Amino acid sequence: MTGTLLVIEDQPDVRENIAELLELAGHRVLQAANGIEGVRQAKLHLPDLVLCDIMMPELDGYGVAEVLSRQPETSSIPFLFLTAKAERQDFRKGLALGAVDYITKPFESHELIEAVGLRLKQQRPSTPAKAQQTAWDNWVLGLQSEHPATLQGVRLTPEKLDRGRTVYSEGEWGQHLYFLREGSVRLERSDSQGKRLLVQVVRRGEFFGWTPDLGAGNYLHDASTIVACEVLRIPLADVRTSFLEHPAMALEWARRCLQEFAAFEATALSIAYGTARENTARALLRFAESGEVRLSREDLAHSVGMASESVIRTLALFKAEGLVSTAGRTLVLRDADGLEDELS
Amino acid sequence: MTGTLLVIEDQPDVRENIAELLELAGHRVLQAANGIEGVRQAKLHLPDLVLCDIMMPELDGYGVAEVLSRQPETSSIPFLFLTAKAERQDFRKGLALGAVDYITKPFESHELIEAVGLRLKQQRPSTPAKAQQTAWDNWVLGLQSEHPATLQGVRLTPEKLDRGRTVYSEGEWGQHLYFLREGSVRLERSDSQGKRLLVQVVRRGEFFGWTPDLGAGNYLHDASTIVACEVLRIPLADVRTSFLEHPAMALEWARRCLQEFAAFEATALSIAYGTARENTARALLRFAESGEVRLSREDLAHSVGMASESVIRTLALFKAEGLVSTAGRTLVLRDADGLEDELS
DNA sequence: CATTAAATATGACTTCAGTCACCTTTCTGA
DNA sequence: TCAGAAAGGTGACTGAAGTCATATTTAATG
Repeated sequence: MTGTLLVIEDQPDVRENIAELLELAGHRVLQAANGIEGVRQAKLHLPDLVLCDIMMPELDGYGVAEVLSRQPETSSIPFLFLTAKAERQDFRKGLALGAVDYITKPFESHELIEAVGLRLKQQRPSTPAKAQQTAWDNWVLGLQSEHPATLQGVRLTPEKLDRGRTVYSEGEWGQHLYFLREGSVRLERSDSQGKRLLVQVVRRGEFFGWTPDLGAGNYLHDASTIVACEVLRIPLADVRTSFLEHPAMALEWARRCLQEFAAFEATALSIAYGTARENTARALLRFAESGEVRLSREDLAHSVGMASESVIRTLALFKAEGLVSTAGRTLVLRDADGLEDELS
Repeated sequence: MTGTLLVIEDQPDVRENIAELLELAGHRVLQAANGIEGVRQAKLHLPDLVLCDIMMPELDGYGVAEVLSRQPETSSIPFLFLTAKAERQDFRKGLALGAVDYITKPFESHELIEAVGLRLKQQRPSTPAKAQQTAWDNWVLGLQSEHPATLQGVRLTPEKLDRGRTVYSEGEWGQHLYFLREGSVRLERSDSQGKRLLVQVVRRGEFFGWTPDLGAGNYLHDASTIVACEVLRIPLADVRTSFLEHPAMALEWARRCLQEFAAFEATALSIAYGTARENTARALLRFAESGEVRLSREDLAHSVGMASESVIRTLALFKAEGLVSTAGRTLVLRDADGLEDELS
């Protein structure tokens, strides 16, 4: 399958090279030497696919994608970014812009041709498995509502828990899946010295207490309430039955767990190599809700594997620099962009 | 539902207390004051459930479980360990012994009664979803065999990759799921400074290249070959079709991903708080194959977030202490138990 | 509202592991 | 088989973050 392609790349030799390759593969190729020219050409010719370098003077690749995605006629054109490995760090920036893929330089010619062919042939699935999500959302809405729906004929009664209560402990045999109607819950792992790593903060409307076996199994974390909570305890047997009857729900569930974990890997990376400033900034951004962080310094420290004194010290610096301020024990983010910069 | 229970606990007052509670709940309760007495009683009366303290002089809880699990007539009796939070660190030791659960001291009386009732009523599912696993194993066997089966009518041809090749990069749009027929592949994340965290080493017979969406999505890792490899590139469209036709396979797949992640969380915990000795020992044990580790010092370092010099220094200590030795660049574990002790 | 416990904050000291520089061994492939 | 590259190894130095002690602030409780 062939189509019209637009190559935006500031280095003439690279651009020519790519264009030649793709013409050989039977595509019609337009060229642009910079971002602004690229936007103009894209609007004029409405190509089937845009190949675009990221690092360009004036308007960079992300800029081009942003401009084009804002205009209805060009917003559905898929993007393929050409990027060196070192620039890939902020690829999430690109993903947020929509129909965007990456190909990493240096690439083999056949890789490029394959990637382009594939992108032309297979329109990127807009939202994977929308039906799954809808069924899921309906379930959550039901559980969150004033009179929660029954599951498998069993009526679920909300349960109130004080602040600081242990809901379950690592290694216990899981008997329930929990749905958090109100409050927040920390999920932690602890090692033999009693050091703790806060893996996740569960918010209202989310589930916790899952195990790898999609239901039954030994809990992986210690779960304890951060504030007073209201939870539903859903017998795992019922959950399993429900998942077997509605496999799409099970898949959606798995998807959510995996996404949670993927985010955790990023945290682990920063724990491994990050400085106190970086880690503290990351923790603040991660747990901020409308500009405020209500976790204790200790919880913050546990989320990035630091000593609470070190977090407090770093917070003192941030305060002095005007990045955050305190209102009682609550932390208020004064300059979220400044904190983002700390992550560099 | 009531039954015959055996309570093994060395502290008389605690034991009496538990026994009284459970008798009130209608169970028949046997008591034993130590591990050896407990084993004797268990063999004699074949209780429906054993409640057992872990920390006991002479024969501890794990010892009791091990002894009983070795004898056919007692091997199917479920265990419920009574354990203080601090002792829970090595709960995996217990899980390996089979039908074992935990209840954490201090516990409320109703928790104990509930847990016992539940254990009696609901025999622990022996192996969850055996059918899933079988289907999965058959698939893997097919892919591993000399002439790999077709998937969705498409014939998959094995592909050879040199050592050190990048298979895909973080952020790229996933077009294939990979099956590793031969060799090993590292999955890494890297941050903006180029620091890398080795998340997983893929071995022969395993898949890599998955994304949270059970198929399509942007790759989460950099994948590169550690040695020369042979892989199958399976188009994701076909995988998705296959999973939709056989949901059990999809669930098994999710289960494996989640288990992988759960293990990674434990690593993250040690990265956060572990010393160089601990982390190095952990990396060695994690990547040993029949007593040998063939990863580069740099890969080892990246797996625990250390500088390679630090790993090398620690290895020098381990060598001096007779814990490991080198054969060329290969590390040989001389004293695996000694290394285990480092994790304490 | 007073009392007390818990959380937050700061100071002083210490240590472990990272960095950089340089050397040695092991592999690889011409 | 030998040269050169890549990986492994060691030394000296440094600094960031942990620990412990203690003071101060905040919030919970009767």
